[in-house]
Order: sequence, then C-alpha cells, then structure tokens
Amino acid sequence: MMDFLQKLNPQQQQAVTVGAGPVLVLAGPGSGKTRVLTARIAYLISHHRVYPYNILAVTFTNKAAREMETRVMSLLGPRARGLTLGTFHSTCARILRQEADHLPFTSNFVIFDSDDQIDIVRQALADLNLDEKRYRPTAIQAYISAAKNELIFPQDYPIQTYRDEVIKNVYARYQEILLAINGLDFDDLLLWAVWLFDEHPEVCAKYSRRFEQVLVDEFQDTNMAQYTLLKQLTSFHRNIFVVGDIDQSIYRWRGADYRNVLRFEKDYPEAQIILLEQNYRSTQSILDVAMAVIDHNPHRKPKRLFTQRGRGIRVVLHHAMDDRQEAAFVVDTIADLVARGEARPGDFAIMYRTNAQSRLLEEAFLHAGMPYKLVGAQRFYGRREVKDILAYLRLVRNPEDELSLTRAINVPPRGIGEKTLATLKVCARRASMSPGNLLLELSRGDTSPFWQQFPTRAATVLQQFGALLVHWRAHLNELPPLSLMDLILQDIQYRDYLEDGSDEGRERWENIMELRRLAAEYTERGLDAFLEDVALVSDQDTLDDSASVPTLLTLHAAKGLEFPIVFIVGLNDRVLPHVRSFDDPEAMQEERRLFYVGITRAKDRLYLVVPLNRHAYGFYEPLEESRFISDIPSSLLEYSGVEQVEAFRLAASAPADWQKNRVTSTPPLQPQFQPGARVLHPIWGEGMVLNSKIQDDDEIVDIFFEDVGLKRVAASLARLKLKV
DNA sequence: ATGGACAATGTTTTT
DNA sequence: CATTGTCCAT
Repeated sequence: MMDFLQKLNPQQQQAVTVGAGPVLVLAGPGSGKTRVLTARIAYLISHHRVYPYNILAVTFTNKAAREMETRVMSLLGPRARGLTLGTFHSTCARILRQEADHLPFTSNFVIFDSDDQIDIVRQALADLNLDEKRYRPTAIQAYISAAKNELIFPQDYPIQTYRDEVIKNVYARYQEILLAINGLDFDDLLLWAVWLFDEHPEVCAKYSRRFEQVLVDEFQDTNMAQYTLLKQLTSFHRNIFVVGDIDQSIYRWRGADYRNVLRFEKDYPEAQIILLEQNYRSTQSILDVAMAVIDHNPHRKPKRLFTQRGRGIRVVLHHAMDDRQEAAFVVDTIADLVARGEARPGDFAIMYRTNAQSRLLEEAFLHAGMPYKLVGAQRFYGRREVKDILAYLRLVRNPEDELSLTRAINVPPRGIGEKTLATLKVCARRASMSPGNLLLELSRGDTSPFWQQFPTRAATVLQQFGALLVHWRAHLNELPPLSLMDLILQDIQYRDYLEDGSDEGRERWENIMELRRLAAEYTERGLDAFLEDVALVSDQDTLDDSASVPTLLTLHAAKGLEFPIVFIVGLNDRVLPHVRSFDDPEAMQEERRLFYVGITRAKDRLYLVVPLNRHAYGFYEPLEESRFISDIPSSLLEYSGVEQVEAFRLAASAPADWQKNRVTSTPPLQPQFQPGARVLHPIWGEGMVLNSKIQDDDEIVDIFFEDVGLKRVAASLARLKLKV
C-alpha cells in the first residue's frame, strides 16, 4: 500500500521523502509536480504520523485543489480526511470568517469581483468630486490592487506626484465604502489576513501551530502578500514545501513576482533544493521547440528537459492567409485527424493570447457543425443577467450591500430611476441607515415615518420593492439557494424580461438556467457558501474534463493542463508578444514564458499557426510573424500553408524587396517629437520630451514622465501621442 | 422614467 | 467592429 514511493523517479522520491524544514522543488513542465505534492502529503501522513488536520496545502485554482484532494484520497483513503486544501483566496476567506472578531468587518462579509471593484472606484470618485475622464476607474483600480498586493494601506500610500495623492484619497474612500457594505475585494482577502497575523500574534501563532506542514503549488506566481502570509504561517516551524518553475511565471501583471523563488532561497538558506527535469508529458520534438524558445530569455538557470517518450512527430508551423483561414485550418485539421482515426475530438486544445481571438474559432466550429467547449469563468460570471441575479441574492442576504441594491433595484425596470434612487440614498444617509434598511422600513407603507419624504409615485414603487425584499428575507433561512433563486426569478418575472424573442434573450435565459444548476449543488452548504464560491471561481474551474470535444482557451488558462494535440494560434507580433509589452523588457520576457507554457501543454502533436492578415476594428490589415518563431531552428519545424512565406523565411538573411513592401507604415525620418513637447504614453501617462534622435530607421525619444521619471523609448513601438 | 439613435472610444492575461 | 456613453423624444 506504500507502493506510491516506488513509482517515483529518484528526484521525485527525494523530494517526497526529504526531511523537515524548508524545501524548494524546481519542477519543469510535465515533471510530475502534482504527483510529488500529493505523494508528499501522503508520505507525511503515513510515514511520519502527521495528522491531516495539521497539513495545509495551497494552490491557485480550486480545480488544482480538488485534483490534489482526489489523488491523496486515492492513495490513503479515509485516513486523509481533515486536510486543509484550497486556494490562497478561499483559505484566507475561511480564516477571516473565523477570526472576524479581530477584524473591522463581520464574518458574513461578501466578496466582490473585479467588475464590482470598478463600480466602487466610480462611487469613490463621485464622492470625492473627481472626474472619471481624468482618472479612469480601471487605471485607479489597478493602482489600488497593486498597492494591496504590496501590503500598502491607504495611509501609507507613497506620494510623489499630485496624481499619487488623488489615488491615495480614492483608495482611502474605496476602503471606507467596502467596509460600510461589509465587503472585501479579492486582494483584501490576502491583505486582511496578513494584517490580522501582524496585529494579533496570538492568532498567527494559533494557525502557525496548527498548520505544522505547509505546501505550496505554483510558487512562482505568489505575490508579496502571499509570500508574507506564508512566512507568517511558517515562522514557528519553517516546514514549508514549495513547488514552482520560474519559466512558467505568467502573472506579473497581477502582482506575482517570480523573484519570490530567489527570495525564498535567501530567507531560508538551509532550504533543500531539488530539481525535477524529466518530462513525462511531451515528445522530445516538442520539448526541443520549448527549450529553443525559453533559452532566449536572459538570466535563466538553464534547465534541460528530457523525456523517454522518443522524438515523436515534428512540430508543424502553419502559415494561413488570414485569421479566418487560420480558424478553418484548425477545424479542418481536427476533422481530418478524427476522420482518419488518429485522434478523438477530446484530444484537442486551441490556445490563444486574448479572449477576443476565440470568436472566429467559435464561428468556424459552429459552421462545421462541430461541438467545442470554451474555458472562461469571467465570460459566464461577467454576463449581465448572471450578475443581476447574484446581486439579488446578495441583497437579500445583506440589505446593507448598497452596491447590489443599486444593481438590482431597477432590473427589470420598475419605475425606480436615477432620481428616486438618489432621493432614497440621501434620505437613508440623513437617517444614518443604509438604503437597503430604509427600503425594508418603507415596505410598511404610509405608516412608515419616512413615507412623507418621497413623492407619492416614488414612495409607491419603493414600497413595492421593499415588500418584495421583506418577503424574500422571510424565506432566507428556510429555503435552499436554488429555491430562493426560483422565488426571486418568479417574483420579478425575469424570464419574461429576458426572453424578448431574440436569440440573445434566449441565450441569456439559458445562462440563468446554468446558474440554477450551479445553485442546486448548494442545498446542504447554503447561500453563503454559494456566494463565496461563485466569487472565487477561476477560469479553469469551469473546465469540464468529461466532455470529449475540443477545448478553446487562453494561454493563461492553459497553465497546469495537458492535451494530446495542441494548436497555438495568432502567432504574430503585437498579438503574442502582445503590443502592451513591447516597451518593457520584463513584460516581453513574460510573453515568451507564456508561449513556453503553451508549447509544453502538448503531449503528442503541436501546431503553431501564423495568420498573415487579420480583420480588426473594421479593417483588413497585414500582420508580422511573431518574433518568437525565429527563435526556433527551422530544422525542428515542419512547414505548412502559404508557400511564399517559406521562401520569405529562407530569403530572410538577405534584406530583400519584400520586406519593404510588407511594412505598412515606414518610420518617419524626421523627428516627430521636439524637446519640450508634451506627450502621452499608454502606460506611463503624461511626460515631457527631453531629447530625440533618429537611429536605425526609428526615432529614439527621451522622456521625463510625471509618474515614473526618465524613460527612453522607440517611437515606432511606444505608441506615443503628442499633446496639443 | 424609458428606450432609441448616434457618437466616441478602446482593444491582455484573471484569483 | 463592438461596446459604452450621451443626447433626445416620447
């Protein structure tokens, strides 16, 4: 029964059985890191008599957590009961609910998603009389989120410019609003957990003693808050076992910092470091392409990936005339391989850089009458109809939730417009109560002392809505989430509202049916659990492994997954690597890692697809091949598709005429940016030109930015705008 | 208060 | 192009 150790290779065995103290496992793609993590947990329980209760394992997605749980269970059976296994966010949520006495909110707080966050920023801007045009809510939200990831509270927000001061004020107001409605955003879950452990060492000690063994998956994607949290939790015993791979770090924009891996080595000098290089997933042909790509990133510890699976089929590089032909190629190839019995539909995955790219692919699948599935929680939970119904549920659960109230109160339209809503809020503030509670009060009709304060029409509609709320709240504790949802749907006649006869309306109602299906699973666990899980789902969590049809997903969503046959599409400069990463070397390296992650998902076959033109923003425009393609020796590739391109590639060493023809806009030879001119940069904001010179057919501009200081940029890449 | 017509505007990745 | 915001008539 302990034979799980025998099935491991020597490095894996070493990782699983290494003694106590800090351990860093550097695990290449497909090297069996989940297997190591689960075997380690099983080993601790079976060989070292560690109680499952004393083990904490954290992952980044619920799917990964569930998979680990299943695997540990299959190794140990019921002996593994009592493990704490979850995502960073869900684990923190649990701790915060448990310890709410020490925190400035109560244990039934609601978790707000990124759309809600934008709404709150809007509210904060309005409260401070700031213009949304000048301070874009999404930008402000990004600053707030970045600050939270760095554990910076509003009062400590560093100020260098006037803009910083504004952000600080908005951030402060933002937090006030959240606390007033008893809500936390994603980042707060981590931030408050760290704060709790900092302010209350006895609480920290409690958890640190309880979790005597801490294991972490995807360690390269931790941010400062998560790293600090781990340090706090393990300060007591230093039993921290982390698994990661810097080459697969792709969440920098979300605050993740792969340098946490280096920090770990420094903070735990006694750490055992174990390298897993043997790959059990891909053929050598695929691994060679992967290494060729990633080796172009500087400052890497070289890692040699090898496999015993043999060479396999050569990686295909296909050039398509445009993005439509690209989609057609994908669908045709799949149909062909399936027809020839070489693969089953469920073997395929199609990966792309941006969600927008899925549309043409979906159309091609639809056109061919071929079923497919699309990974993406955002897409579902971001739908208006889904958010509406969730807002109703949140409001019923917590009438103080002004955000959900604002969302729900006039959907479907019931005559409560902006004016009435504003009066309601003012009135509530004057009586120092929440608008939701005022609404409950107004349900009593003209016996309510507040009745007089509204025009008769407004008072009537508000009373009706208040009465609905009272009615739903009466059933809050007796009805399971699904029944409560059905009650609401019926009372507001949501179906009639959505189904207007259009395809879109029907689709919206189908989304509601899907939401019902999800709610049905919470009959035992209740509404709070439903609302929490819904807030914390990851894209991967929506992936249904059982459906045996091709999968469409972003490269980001693909991390940690594997498929027999993979297509990576849209391999163009400005797509992958994405435009927004051109003037930042770190971002550019991350794009390369993203490509690497995609390549290493493939087990047997890999298709790299390059469209030469695309339909974008109403125009048909030429595209350049991704610069990453030229990192791959042509001996590793099988060329397919548009023939001239192959000739182009072969002739590329000699600067031929075609290059001139393919470049659409020739760079200006006269400097466009004069010293003293004001310019606008998409990321760095406003700045002043200090100097500019022509070099290599491009304009090199030195700019002093208000926010980030002196930068040197290439005009052709940086998308500068002259300010007038 | 509501819904339609038109203009502007923006285009990454997601717990 | 597709979404979102703004203005205007009902």
